Amino acid sequence: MRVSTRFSDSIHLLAYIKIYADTKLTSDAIAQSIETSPVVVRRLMSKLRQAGLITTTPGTAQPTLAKPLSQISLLSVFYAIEGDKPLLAVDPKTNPDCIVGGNIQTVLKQYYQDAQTAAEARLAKTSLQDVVDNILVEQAKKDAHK
Amino acid sequence: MRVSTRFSDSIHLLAYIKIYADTKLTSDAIAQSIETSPVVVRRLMSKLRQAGLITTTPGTAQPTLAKPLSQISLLSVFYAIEGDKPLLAVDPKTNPDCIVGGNIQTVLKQYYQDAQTAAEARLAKTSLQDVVDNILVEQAKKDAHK
DNA sequence: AATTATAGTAACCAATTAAGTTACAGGAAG
DNA sequence: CTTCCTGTAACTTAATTGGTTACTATAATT
Repeated sequence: MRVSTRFSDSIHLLAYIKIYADTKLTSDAIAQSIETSPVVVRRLMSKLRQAGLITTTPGTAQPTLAKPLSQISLLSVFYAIEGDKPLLAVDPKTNPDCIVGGNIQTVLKQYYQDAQTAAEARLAKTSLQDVVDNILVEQAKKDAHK
Repeated sequence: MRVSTRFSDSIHLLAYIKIYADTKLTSDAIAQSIETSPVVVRRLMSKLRQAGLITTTPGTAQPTLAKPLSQISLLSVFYAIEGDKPLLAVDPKTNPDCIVGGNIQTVLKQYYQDAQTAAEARLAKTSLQDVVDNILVEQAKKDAHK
């Protein structure tokens, strides 16, 4: 499967809004940073708006963050973009007349959920503020080497 | 993305080999339990063989488990089938001349890896023996209700 | 030895999805 | 009232998954 970069791009987008807050934040400008099209950016922003993470006004640029960055976790971004899409999927269609096929979903569902919960717990620990801080640190390293 | 069921089907396959060890284990029989085609089953078995989890002989049925089930974790099955494919992907192509675009990969890679490691640790805790035990428990529940 | 059953694998096909593109209606601001 | 922009729908393209067909080779059976 082609792995989605929407989650990654959404974090990018939110960090961009913060770091470049004093520039003209059009979907076109953001798209140039992500190297995608403005429509893709607006699609992502639509999801983020619906999840209450940003506020935008139709017709005019300059989306703003609806909460302090420190109160937006990577997990809340993930939910905003991917909903409750599982990272691992159980095959839903197996032979119910077989001992394995008839019970595998019930059993695996639990283990998969445990794994996903572990990953989500980790995503919940990191805020967008952490991401922005790290981006600025990385940039400072680059600047120091110049 | 369309989520792959190969991991799920591989666990199914291995459990089937154990539980139905005293039947004729052709790829066709296994395929009927998974409700897929024999070729798909043989493809999965090819990966599992390469990873040293089962042994097979060309031309004849009856694949056998290469290790005790209790020594095969869900994680080792995952690696056998998916390799080191990440659960979450960082967008690899962003504008390097932007503070965000130029540093987002470095930063996110770390957080994504942490989340994946947390999920993998959970998968490592569960063995196929646990899965088989649970399948048999679920089946016993069903039988009791009849 | 010939036949039959089966594994292994390549090549192809169909369905799904992601992301890019085009197009356009409508809001905001000069 | 013109210009810039958002929001969204519709379409396109490319990638991936799982299913299918077809073939070779191996093992067991007769």
